[in-house]
Amino acid sequence: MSGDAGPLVRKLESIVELAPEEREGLRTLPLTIRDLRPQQDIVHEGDRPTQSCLVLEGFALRYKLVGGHRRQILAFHIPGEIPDLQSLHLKTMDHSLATLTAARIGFIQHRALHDLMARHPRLTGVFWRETLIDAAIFREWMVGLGRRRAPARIAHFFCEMFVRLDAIGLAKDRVIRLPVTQEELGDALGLSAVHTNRSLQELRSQNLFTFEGGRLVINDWEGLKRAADFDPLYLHQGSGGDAP
Amino acid sequence: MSGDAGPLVRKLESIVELAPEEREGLRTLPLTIRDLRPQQDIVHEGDRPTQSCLVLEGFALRYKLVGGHRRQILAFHIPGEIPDLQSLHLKTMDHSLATLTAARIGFIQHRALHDLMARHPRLTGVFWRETLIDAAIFREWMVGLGRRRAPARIAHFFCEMFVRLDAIGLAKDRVIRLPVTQEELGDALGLSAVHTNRSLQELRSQNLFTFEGGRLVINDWEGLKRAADFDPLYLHQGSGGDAP
DNA sequence: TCGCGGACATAACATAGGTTATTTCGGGGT
DNA sequence: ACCCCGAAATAACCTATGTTATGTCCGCGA
Repeated sequence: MSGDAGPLVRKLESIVELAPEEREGLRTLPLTIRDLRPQQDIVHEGDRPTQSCLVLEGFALRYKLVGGHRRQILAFHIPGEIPDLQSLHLKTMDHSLATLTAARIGFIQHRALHDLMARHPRLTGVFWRETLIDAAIFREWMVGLGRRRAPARIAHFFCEMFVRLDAIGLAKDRVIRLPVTQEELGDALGLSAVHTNRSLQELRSQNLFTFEGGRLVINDWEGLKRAADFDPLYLHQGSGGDAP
Repeated sequence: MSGDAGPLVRKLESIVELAPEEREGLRTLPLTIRDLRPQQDIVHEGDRPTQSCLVLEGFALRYKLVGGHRRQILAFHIPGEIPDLQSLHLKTMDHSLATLTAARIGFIQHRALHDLMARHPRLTGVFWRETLIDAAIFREWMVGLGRRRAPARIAHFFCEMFVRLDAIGLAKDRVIRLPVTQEELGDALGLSAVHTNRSLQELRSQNLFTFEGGRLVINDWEGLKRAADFDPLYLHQGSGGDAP
């Protein structure tokens, strides 16, 4: 089954301009599409994949297990992103990739990506840059994990997801879909589920946002940014990517 | 002033084989060399550099400040590495780069790197890969910061530095130079200096290593790996990069 | 309609880790 | 030989966060 890489083009164009033939090359990338269920593993630590995954709809996440049961979520991925683009140059997966929600995923053979970049050398830089932004987000998360207290970590995460989803047109007014349980939130932010809940209560009392039923509504963007100590520079979205 | 990029070649060849003309291209990269003192800033968050830095001798580190005084160290860099290679595609620095020790640094214009990669397309993949390994290390640190307790975090850091330095021939028998104060260690691992000291004591009582005067001596590699829950896969050093 | 399970909430308690302060040690300069 | 100063060590105390346990709410399937 083959399909349309539209979300990828939209994502890349949210940062750089593409030439028509580059856009065409991206759109006609040979994709194998699969609809996956929530919480389903896609690639596992230790695998040696020959293809990369493009998120077309829904959310994906990357994680690593430690000591068998403790989980650290490393990243959340939104439509248009290629979570394991790195496997293009790192043969063995050092972490796992899974769906968060039900999701439509497009699989692209590495060969197809290499061919595309050979035909359009400028796209090499564009993809490389995507992996560098990925790394920039890791760095910011490191700062949170190492040096921010729980409430600020949560607030920061909310800011980040809002800006990223807004950039690809998935924020409606001040609302985003953010179907993350408190346990998943804790696994991403290095917190226990209980403490995640506590910190969420604390934040709630400040009326900065509403977070329920997998929806995040921003009530006070400036206040939330302040609580989070959030500066969107690290997302490298040209404009400054601020908004609501 | 111009100089020799030998350490870069050695570093890259610790992972991939290079063709003679690629090696030659790397070695003749136009370098401006400067000798810097310890703890000296090289590039600062917000800068828009037109060059990248190659560590020739000594150690460098990347860090981010939060709330003005709290510091999170993001990475340590050893000879042959290019800590801010990412600035090739991300125009604005989202963190700062500084020396840890006295260091000899080679500055390379982005233009020179782009030219080199245009002449030797395979080198693009090699450099890209370096930035991907960088990101893999960030991920592993995230796991430590989020899910490992202080002693394991320290042990893990020691394992990592040993393996990395060993790969470029800077481990002598079971000894590496690791000129990091306890405060710097804490800033890297998300700990206070006091707790870093406490955890170090705890580890010391297990006789896994000796760490003093900026030297780390491994007494029990298997035991240290166990305490750290260390698996070198994430360093992507082909062989497995294990040793002592 | 009932009953079940997942997500959320809350309470009581345990502990890893942070803070502040003081002391010791050791090397480099005068 | 003496002084200084940065790094390390240690102690007392505080707090953020983890753990275990239990209860509530609500949507969904039988």
